Amino acid sequence: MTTEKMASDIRKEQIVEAALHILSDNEVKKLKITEIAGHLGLAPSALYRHFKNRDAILSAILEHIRGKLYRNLENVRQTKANAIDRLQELLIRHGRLISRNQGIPRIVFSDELWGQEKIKRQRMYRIVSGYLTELEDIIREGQEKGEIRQDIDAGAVAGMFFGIVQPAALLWHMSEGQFDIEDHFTRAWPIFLRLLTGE
Amino acid sequence: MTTEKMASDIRKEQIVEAALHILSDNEVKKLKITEIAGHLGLAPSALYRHFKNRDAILSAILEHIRGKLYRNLENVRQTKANAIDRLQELLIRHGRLISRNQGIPRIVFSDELWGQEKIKRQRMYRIVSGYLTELEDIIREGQEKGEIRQDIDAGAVAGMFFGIVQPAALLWHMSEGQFDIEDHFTRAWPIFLRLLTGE
DNA sequence: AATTAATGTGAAAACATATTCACATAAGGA
DNA sequence: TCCTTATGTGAATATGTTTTCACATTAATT
Repeated sequence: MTTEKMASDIRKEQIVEAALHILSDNEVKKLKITEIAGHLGLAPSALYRHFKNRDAILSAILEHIRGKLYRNLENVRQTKANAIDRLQELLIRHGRLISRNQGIPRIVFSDELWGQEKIKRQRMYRIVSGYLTELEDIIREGQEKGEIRQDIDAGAVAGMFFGIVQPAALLWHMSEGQFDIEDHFTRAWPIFLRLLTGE
Repeated sequence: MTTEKMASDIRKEQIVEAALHILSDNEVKKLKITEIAGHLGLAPSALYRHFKNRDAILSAILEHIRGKLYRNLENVRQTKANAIDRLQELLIRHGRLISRNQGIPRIVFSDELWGQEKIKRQRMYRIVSGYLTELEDIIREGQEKGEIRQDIDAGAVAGMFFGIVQPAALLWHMSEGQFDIEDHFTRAWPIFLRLLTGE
């Protein structure tokens, strides 16, 4: 009983991972049931044993990504003590996450996900704005401890941090890896740092 | 002879504008020939008198947007003398442009455009990176004149400027206008300014 | 070993959209 | 006015993808 449910969950996970893998090289529009099934050596119809429809698969992918992002955040909170280190570590991890898995920015910023239905768009918005709030908390905490200058708007700073990551992800995609994301982060970090500490 | 060609150009323009209008409320995937034609009171097949296919329409939209962006840049160069004012004005104009026309960020950041064919993606990348280069020039010019501190990387700063605009556009979309883009810019600007001048 | 539930299959149906084509009409130039 | 060309139409046609369904197989449970 538990085993079956487990097995089914594994299949679900496999489907999500196959989909994410396909998204590394293809746009969301090209994420076809047939292709996902093909990757797993299944017939297209088999996927309908695990998901109601294509949409449900997209939702599951979203959930999968949300998990990764938040786990990252949690890890950083635990391994690094002060705000500056946390932010830097987060930037590094983001760089890695995106480099390793192009599908993530592709789906997070895809208008197919946040463009269509209100429900999905709202969920998407909640994930992103929730993430921003977490960043804001880290920054505010740092301000309280005196690690970060107090005369700047924590929300705006969180936005700017996000602004280092997102355009980089986009340019990296567009340029097909030509744009050096790690280098961009390396150059952007000292500037951002100066902003945080005020020299 | 000239008149006919003119008339045809007007139709083309109308088609592009109708498409852009549809994109204000819909994702790129939903930009259907039938809908565009409907907006103009035409039969779908009529569009094929003006464009080879759907792709050609998307390309024309891209060109249209590129024109707007660069005209903006040109205007700012002419109306404002120093780098700081130019950047601030650019930010304001961006806010307006995006607020007025949701279709623009939607298409610029759509993976249907930069995800599919190499040619289109490359064109897209050239537009964006060309724009970044222009920003960089403005910044470098300001550095030479001593308006902007010289110990920061102009490219990275241009990236950060872009990073104020892009995520804001995204969040604004996702939140369906709930996210206050003008306010975001207002709060982000002083921080960015401090970065440029070093207090 | 028999039963049941889960999982998978192939073919067909449903759906959605782009595109073509033969024909119609209108407008401008000779 | 006649001729030519641009523009538009409606009805196919082409294309591509999701989803359903009756039936098969496998694995777990009794």
